[in-house]
This record gives sequence, C-alpha cells and structure tokens, in this order.
Amino acid sequence: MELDERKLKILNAVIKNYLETGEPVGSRTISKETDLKLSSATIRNEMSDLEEMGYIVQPHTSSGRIPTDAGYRLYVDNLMRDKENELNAKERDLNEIREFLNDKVDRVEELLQNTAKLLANNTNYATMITTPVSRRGRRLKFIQLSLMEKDKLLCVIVAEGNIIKNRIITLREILDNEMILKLNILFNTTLNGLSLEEMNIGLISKMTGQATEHMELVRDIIDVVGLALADEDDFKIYTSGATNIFKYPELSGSGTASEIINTFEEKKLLTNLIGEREPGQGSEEIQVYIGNETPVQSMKDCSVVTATYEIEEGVTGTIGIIGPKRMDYEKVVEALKVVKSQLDDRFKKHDG
Amino acid sequence: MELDERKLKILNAVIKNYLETGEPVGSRTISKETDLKLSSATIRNEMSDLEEMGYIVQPHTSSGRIPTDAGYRLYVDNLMRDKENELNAKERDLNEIREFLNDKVDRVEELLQNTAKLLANNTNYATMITTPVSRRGRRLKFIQLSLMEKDKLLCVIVAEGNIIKNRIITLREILDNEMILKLNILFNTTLNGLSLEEMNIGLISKMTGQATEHMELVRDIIDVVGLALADEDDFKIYTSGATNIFKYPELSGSGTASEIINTFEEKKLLTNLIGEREPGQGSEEIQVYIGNETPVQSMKDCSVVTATYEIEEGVTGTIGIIGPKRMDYEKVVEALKVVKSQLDDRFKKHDG
DNA sequence: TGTTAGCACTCACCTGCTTAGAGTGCTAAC
DNA sequence: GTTAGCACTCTAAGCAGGTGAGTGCTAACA
Repeated sequence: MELDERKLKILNAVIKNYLETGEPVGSRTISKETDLKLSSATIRNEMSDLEEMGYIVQPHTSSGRIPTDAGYRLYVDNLMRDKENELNAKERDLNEIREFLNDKVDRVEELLQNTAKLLANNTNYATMITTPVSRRGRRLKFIQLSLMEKDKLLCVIVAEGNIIKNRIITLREILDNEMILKLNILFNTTLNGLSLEEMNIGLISKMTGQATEHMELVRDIIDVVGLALADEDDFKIYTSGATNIFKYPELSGSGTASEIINTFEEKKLLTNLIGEREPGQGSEEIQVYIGNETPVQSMKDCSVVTATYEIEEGVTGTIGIIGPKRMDYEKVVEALKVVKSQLDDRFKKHDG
Repeated sequence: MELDERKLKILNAVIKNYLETGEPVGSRTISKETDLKLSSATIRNEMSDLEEMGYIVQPHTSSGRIPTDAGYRLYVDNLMRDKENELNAKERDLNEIREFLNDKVDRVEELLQNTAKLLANNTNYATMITTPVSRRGRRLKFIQLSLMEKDKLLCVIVAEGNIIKNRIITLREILDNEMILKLNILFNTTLNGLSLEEMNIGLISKMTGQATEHMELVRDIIDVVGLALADEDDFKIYTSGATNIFKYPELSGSGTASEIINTFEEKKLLTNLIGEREPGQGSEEIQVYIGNETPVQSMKDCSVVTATYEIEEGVTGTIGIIGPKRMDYEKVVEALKVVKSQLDDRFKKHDG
C-alpha cells in the first residue's frame, strides 16, 4: 500500500488532534476539521489503511485512533515542519526564554538550574540539563601548594578553562615554607600545560629524582593532580519540573510516574541521555526518542528530546526534555534550539 | 472524663495496629489482640470515650477508628517508649547504618548524600539532610593569591573548618610576582584568624594605607573575602527516597504526592524544616511534627521527624524524615539518633 | 473506480440496584 | 461494671441496563 498525499494529511490531522486533546480521534472529527472535503466514511477507509500500515492503532475496538511510535516517528521526521507558519504564536513564549538568558546570571550552576526551570515552566514537561564537559582531558594550567595546618597541604589545581579544584593532602613529614616554594616551582615548571596523558612515567621519575628527600610527597601530589584532572565530579545534572508529568494522565497512572520521578531524583540514571554526538555530525544536533527508542528504560512510555550545546570545541553539555509521547514536538524542538543557541552565545561572550 | 490506664492501653493498641495495617481498627480486633480480657462491647464504650476526647475518629459512621493528630501526639510523647523491648529486632537494621557510616567516605557531599539514601532505604520514607552551617560567621584561616592569567587573580580563601573557596578577580592593572607575594603577606598578617565582624573599617584603611599604589585592588580583595565568608552558597540540601511516598495510598492519591515531590525537587522549600534549636536546649534534639504542625505547608498530611547534628559548637545540620502520619515513629526516631551520633563521631574524628 | 449514506455492532462509561461484610450504638441482662 | 444481642449504617463490589462515540461493511451513487 502506498502512503499518498491524502493519507499523510489524514495521519497528520490525527496526530495533531491527538497531541492537543490526548483522546483517541475518530473519523468524524477528521472529516470536519480538515480541508479535505471527505465524508467520515471515506476517512474511515483511509484510517483503516493507516492502521494496517502501523501508524495508528485503536486502544480498543470501536474507539478512535491514536498514533503508534512509528506514527510519531513519521510525524517528527516528515510532517512536523509543514506547520511552521503556526510558529509565530509560540515565538512569543520563546522570547521570554531569550530575554531571560540574556540577563546576566553570574554563577554557572545558577544559570543552568534556572534554564532548566524556565524550560520546564514554558513547556510543562520535565527537563534536565548537564554542565558542559570536555571530551578530552583538560590540561593543567597551574598548581599552587600552600600549608594549611602543620600537617595539611592545600593543593589548588587550576585546569584549562579555569576549572579550579582544591585538594587537601595530609603530610607525613614536616615541611618548611622554603621547601613548599621549591615544590611549587618544581611542579609548575614541569607539569604546566600538560594533559593527563602527557604526564608519563619518565616525567614522574624525573621529578622524584629532583626532590629525593620528598619522593613520597611528590608522588602523592602527582596522584592528586591526576585524579583532579580526570575527575568528572564537577559534572552535574540539574533537573526541573519532574512533577509536570502528573499533568498527563497516561503517565501519572500506574507505576510509571513513580519510576520517572525516581529517575529524576537519582540523577545518575539520566546519564544515558547524554548525547554521544560524533564531532561535526548533523547540523541540528537535536535528537528525538519516542517511546521504546529511549536509552532510559524507565521512560519507555515517554518521549525524550535532547539537544547538545557546545561552549567551545569539544566541550559540550546536554539539555533534555521529557514528556508524554503526545508532547508538542514542535514547540519543544524550537525551545531547545533557542536555549541551545542562547547558551552558546552566553558562554562565548563570557570567554571573550 | 479521665484518661485512665485502660483507656491508654486501648489507645495505644489502636494506634499500634493502625500503624501496621493502615486500616481503621475495630473493637473486635482490639478485644482479641490486647492482654486486656474485655469483650468488644466494652472496648466499644471505651473507644467511644476516646473519640469524645479527641484522640481517635471514625472516617465514616460504622467504620473502625483511626488516630487523630492529637492521638498521634499523645502516642509519640507518652506511649511510644512502652515498647522499647521490641527494639532489638529493629536494632539489626540500624547496625547496617552504623557500619556504613563507619566506612570512610572522603567527600562530605557524598557522605551526606549516601546517608540520606541509606536512611530512605532503611525506613521506606523520604529523607533530607543538610550540610552543616555555622550560626556565627566563620573566621578566616588564610588566604592565597596567585596569578592565573595576566589579568586574572585567583584568591583561595580558607575559612575555619577548612572550608575552601576560590574566587577570581579581574585585574585593572598589571601585577608582578613580587607584588603578589607582598599582598599575600599583607593580607595574611592582617586578616588571619578574624571573623567577618572583626574586619572593620579601621583595619581596612590601615591596609589600603600600606599598599597605596594598589588601593583599589586591596579593596576588591577585601570585598571578595567578606563575601566568601558570609556566603552560604555551600549550604546544600540532599534528599532521597521521595518516591517512597507512593508506597502509602493515603499520600499517593489526589494532589498530595505531586506537591510533596515538588517540595523535594525545589529543595529550598524544605528550609523551613531546619531546626532553629536554641543552643543548649533539650537533650534529645529530635522534633516530631504531626500533620498540621509541620512548618512546610505541602506536608500537612504527613509527619515529619527532624534531628539536629552538631559537628562542633554552633555548627549544625539537620536530618529529616518525611512519611505518612502513620509512620513507624519509634524506628524513625531511633534511626535518627543513630545517624546523628554517628555523624557527630565521624566529624569529630576527622577534626582530631 | 472512488465516494458516500445507512445500518448493525462493539465497547467504555455511567447509573441505579442489590448484596455482603465490617463495625457501630444501644438496651437489657448478668 | 461487663457482656450478649440486635438493629442500624456505611462501604465495597458486583450486576443490569442504557447511552454515545465510533467502527466495519454493504450497497448505491457519480
């Protein structure tokens, strides 16, 4: 059977109507609400075909049709853009996002948290956003050792991108200030500008050789620096609007809501959503997962839309919107694009 | 009417039974399950009295009784301890908590997060825990200035309790290393050991006087130090097991669950739970809020039990457990006591 | 050959009715 | 003061019937 123009129009109408109402849609509704001048009987025949092709189903005999995952897929991939003219109304909402992101918020944490909240409020879905992380390890910019207490050494480690980490080392020996100064010089002349991979064994033995009386300490410090550079513990996931899912009966019933909320609470469970985007792939960088396509099991009854933002070459974060399968894909995709580009801009501005 | 021994026993039995089953409890049940050798008819009379006194109610005519908030209150304040002999069984669970907290977890954040999770798993209620905060401002331990880029100065500020904060100052002048060394010495000799309140105007003008060429910078640094010491932004609330509330039908129905989950997501809404304990008050430092007594509106159908832990004089955090009014108060209170004392120990150990 | 009107049929949902069971309050007897 | 007995109340569950939305199929129409 062929998916001709008319069938597409009907499918589009069915999905569009279902997105709005959340109720199964019948042939009469389509007959009345499309510009196709067809009776409900004709529509019925076409819908029967569409069902056979796997794009729509009846929840039970003699009820209207609702889209299948395949139906949504087709809609998202091919039909959605047909309605671009309607976007103007939605643009208004998005302007709020634009304006907000243009305001200055000083701390990144707050910025991301607010972005999540804003998206959640504007879309009425649950949202998540991650801090940007670098694919390759960061380079060491410099290191600063200072004595905090007589047996506690503070190591301030500054990496590329001005990521600052503090580590405390408990000393097994007494150090005087002069020695600390020497160690500072030793480390900064040897390690600065290197990435984790470049700090090899040769380098380490060279350093321990230059400070034979404090070999152990030097090793400790190198360890700490290595861990700090590798450490992704400033990788955070912020979420907002998890309770929005209660607004959608098809999710709030049974155990689904509980599972989803739990996933949001244990933010680690969301890591699978983070895009493994190949560098330089597709222009959009927006992913839509429908139902079972989702990488997170607990969301198999939802749809998930993610975008990847990039604040500099190789340093990316992920924004995600989670809602019912009948989410307003257009609005969500549009909102993500706006946020993504605004975030890009903001970070670039900050950089320069 | 007087609340005699027998009435107390019956009330206790009603509440205990209701805590277990969650169903209204009838006179026959009590007649069978207590050691009082009384018929159901007698129990009925007594229950009628207890209802008149406001300790129990019938959800509808001709159903069993459930406790009122006043009933729970009486139970928590006076009746609960009668069953201390049963605690041995529950002790086993608590040992798990003890063992866990004795294991070393390096980062405080992780420790607290895990504690919340552990409590949630062991009690089947929702839990929260805050980072410890100091009532009075912290004292400055030392400060370390270093040049990060040619126009960016890194200030590492270490406060009492080894709280470390990093701040970046953008320079309006060029500084050489010698100058930075001088500034380091100036700040550390003048400010170390002082609290925010003690850094008064006299001190500031004395310092700017000693570095007239860099007056602006000195002022900037003092500002940054002041803000960092006052800043409570490392105050965090960790939560766990929010979805546990779905296990209790009386909460999961209607909008309550959604509201509670929302409160847990917007952690700020939980701040009202944080104890304003007067120093040196009551030995227990465990608070039980039943129903409407709660300081957080969205939890008016729940009970909330909080404990305050203190890692050093004046530096306290709050642990909270949120569940249905029919929560197992004994177990919860016991668990909180264990966690509280273990946390105390752990921090003291670290200190020493 | 595609489109339409008509009709029988299905199914979810609502309403009203009935029944069973748990539990009460009251009274009278012990 | 305690108890047995009884009438009463209320919930929960199950069943019957009616309604309406929607379908599939067939036959007639353009």
